[in-house]
Amino acid sequence: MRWSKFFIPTLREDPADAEVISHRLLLRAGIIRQLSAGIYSYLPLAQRIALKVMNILREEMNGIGGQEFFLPALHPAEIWKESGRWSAIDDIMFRLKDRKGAEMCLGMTHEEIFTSIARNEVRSYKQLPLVWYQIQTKFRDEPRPKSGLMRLRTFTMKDAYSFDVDEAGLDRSFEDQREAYQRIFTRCGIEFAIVEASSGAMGGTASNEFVARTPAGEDLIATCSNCDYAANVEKATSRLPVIEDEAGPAAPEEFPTPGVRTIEDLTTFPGGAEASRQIKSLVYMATIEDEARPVLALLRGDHQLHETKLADGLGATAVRPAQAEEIRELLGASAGSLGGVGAKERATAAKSKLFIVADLGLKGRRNMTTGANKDEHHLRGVDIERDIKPDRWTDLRTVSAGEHCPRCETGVLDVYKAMEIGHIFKLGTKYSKSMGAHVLNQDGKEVPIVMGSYGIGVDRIMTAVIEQNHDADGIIWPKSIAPFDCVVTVTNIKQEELRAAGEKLYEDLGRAGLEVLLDDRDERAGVKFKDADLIGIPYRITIGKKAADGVVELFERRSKTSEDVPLADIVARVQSLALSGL
RNA sequence: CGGAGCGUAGCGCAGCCCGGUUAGCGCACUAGUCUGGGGGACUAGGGGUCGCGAGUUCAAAUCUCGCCGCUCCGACCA
Repeated sequence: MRWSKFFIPTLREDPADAEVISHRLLLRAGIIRQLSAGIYSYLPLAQRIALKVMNILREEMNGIGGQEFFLPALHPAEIWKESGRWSAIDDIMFRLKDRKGAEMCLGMTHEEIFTSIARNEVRSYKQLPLVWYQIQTKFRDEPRPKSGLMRLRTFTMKDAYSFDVDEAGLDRSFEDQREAYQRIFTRCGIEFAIVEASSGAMGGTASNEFVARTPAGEDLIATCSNCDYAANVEKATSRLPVIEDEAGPAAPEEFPTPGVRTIEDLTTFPGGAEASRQIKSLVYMATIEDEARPVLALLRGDHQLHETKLADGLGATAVRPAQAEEIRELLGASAGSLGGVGAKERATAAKSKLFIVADLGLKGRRNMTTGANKDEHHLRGVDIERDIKPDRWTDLRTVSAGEHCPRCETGVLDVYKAMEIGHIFKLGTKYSKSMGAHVLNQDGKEVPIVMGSYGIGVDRIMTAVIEQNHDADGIIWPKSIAPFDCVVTVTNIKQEELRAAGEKLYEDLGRAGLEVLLDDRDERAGVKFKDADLIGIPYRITIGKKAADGVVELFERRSKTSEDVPLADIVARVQSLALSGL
């Protein structure tokens, strides 16, 4: 490819709207352009990179027996109603109507479509296991698209689905995918971690999230300094020092606390209690099976609730903090004076049914202080199991850096930012049951197909690679997904002998099977060097002053080192380099 | 959805408060001359519905109202 004819609109200055590094470099290097919030056009460089990524995805999916499909992006509502997700998913789905008024949507994922194919065509366990996948555009009406290709409204995803006759089969399929994912991210030059994560509204029994560490990431990951424990904070736990409370009174004692609104207030109030001896009481409205239910969540005073944990712990599709009026109606007090003692009875009196869920960190605690459900009054001497009797104990707390690892003896947790690049789920029979996808097993019995679902964002791979592979001068593409293997830079295109040498080398490299960009623009050498660094081609071969002596310069983008190489050797040299390492 | 900011040439910005010639600067672009190894110099040019719509005014990029779009923080994020 000749640079003079290839569309690479590089930018000298940083675009004002781009904050994160990958976004800035994608724009400056002429790789993408924005069409609308969360919607980007792929320019020729982007397309070359994306195709390389997709090739790796295909090789690894095919390598574990995957078969590539291409499914519609436009779906009828019916199929989403069958799985129950038409109503379970809210505004994030793009919905539309056709000319007849029939409801449709743009696919945000394809469980339903693949399941319906399996349901119609697969009859016997003998046809299983199956691994079906596709690389497709997905649509999600994100409430807040951001950071270039990191959070998009239309994006490209490789989504794979496994179909097995039983759980053991699913375990094998899941492990195959897990290993394939590790190979994929390694080949793409991404430093990643596999973490435990919430399955969210996806449903299912287990999931692993693949994340790439970057300050621009939106997820928080907790890892152990000692063992291999790693989890998204929406799932992470830690080991707390055991607290032995001294015995309290036989029953809670109410006391007035004028002016006390917060946990903090009560720590300094005379007769109050330190935060770790208080019970934090939060009222939430949870959507459980399409029904809004009030929930009282209890945590230790110095602990932070994690809303995803609350939703997961309740089996809710959504949770939101209750509003002040809702709280008063339910418990007869304002948020600063709430507590679990007698809360259910009060709610019942208000013709409502309150569910109480308590964080495991409160288990066995007694002689605690909490609100009295009476403005500016609190209770001391509360024994949680005796006086509150929560409906459920579960993990609700957000872990913090420095806490002890839940898995090993000596480890301490570190918390860092990362972006999600892939997610694999054991779906089980959620979709096969709701949509009636069954096979006959070996005993001639009809059983629901056991499914898994496995996604990788192509755009996010590009983003993560740039986040992790760049310097002050631009992108440093790993060889595996670089848009070109090398660039031949002719320092002065007006010097006929240099131009001729460049043309010849360009052809020789191409014949050797390399993807070459020939910088034949009538620009000064400095401009060409800056552009080559910016777009991040792994190798640059400069044809300049020494060409008359049969010598060219070989520059490696990643190390920024260069060496003189005889023109006669350069093709073989670049060929061997391009095939080795990252 | 809550909060903040921005919208003037392809990109980055000034002008707006305090309304008043022909709306300016840098980069990029076109032509020419010189130059030619880390974003070169000079000369001459082209390019603008000042986001859109109403209003106030003799007069609006500038003031007022409404709308739209984009960015950031938070909520949210199959």
